[in-house]
Amino acid sequence: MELNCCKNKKAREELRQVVDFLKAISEENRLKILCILQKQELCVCEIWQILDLPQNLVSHHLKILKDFNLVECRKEGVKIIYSLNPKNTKEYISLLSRFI
Amino acid sequence: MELNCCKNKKAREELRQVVDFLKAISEENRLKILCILQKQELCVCEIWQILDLPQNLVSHHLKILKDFNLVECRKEGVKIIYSLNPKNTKEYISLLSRFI
DNA sequence: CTATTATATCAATACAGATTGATATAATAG
DNA sequence: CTATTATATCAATCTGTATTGATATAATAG
Repeated sequence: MELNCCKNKKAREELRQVVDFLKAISEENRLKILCILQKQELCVCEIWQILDLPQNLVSHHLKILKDFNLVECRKEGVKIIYSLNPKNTKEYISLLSRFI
Repeated sequence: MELNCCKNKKAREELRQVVDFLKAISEENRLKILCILQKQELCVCEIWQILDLPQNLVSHHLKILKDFNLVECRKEGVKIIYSLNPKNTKEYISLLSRFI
């Protein structure tokens, strides 16, 4: 019996990647952030006001999304503008589809 | 500014559904279970032996997957045979794609 | 009937990660 | 320079959930 996703080393690592990606997006506030960024790029203070969340909490979630390259950011004066990185998201989704 | 995923009630409920689905599959052992069930249906004792996990733990994870209709099961003597419910999985994935 | 095998359930524990509060840093305005 | 605004970071706490250990249930064999 061949068990790619468990016994094969490469597949096991990919499964771990997929799990980590899923953990990143399976948090309600983070999914909301990804969702509202679909329409437009936003700075942090817009995001926490829209979602009615503490600033530091949003900052924390953004960091996680950024670590997974699901969002990008650039500086504009005092503000940090966040935007989606749709390419990377697509890649994770296609990796996921191999396991599920 | 229209914020479907946050302000609209229906969309907010769907987002919650997606989050719950993602939480269900973002657990390494559960994703492994879904993965090995892709090839063949298996009884519980085969699953825990393959994944090298305690029987009760696998039973617990299977219950969660079953509650989400991601797997189905049928009785065969003493054994309970689990299989995928790919249709439901596809529906969750397509719902997810509306948010991400 | 008893023994064995397969599965599920329940309570207790362990642990990961979300949230909060306080604070640091950096840019701009005045 | 000081004050203000925007963001990030850190430590502490709180919370959900994975895991474990013990036990219950159900089917079959002998």
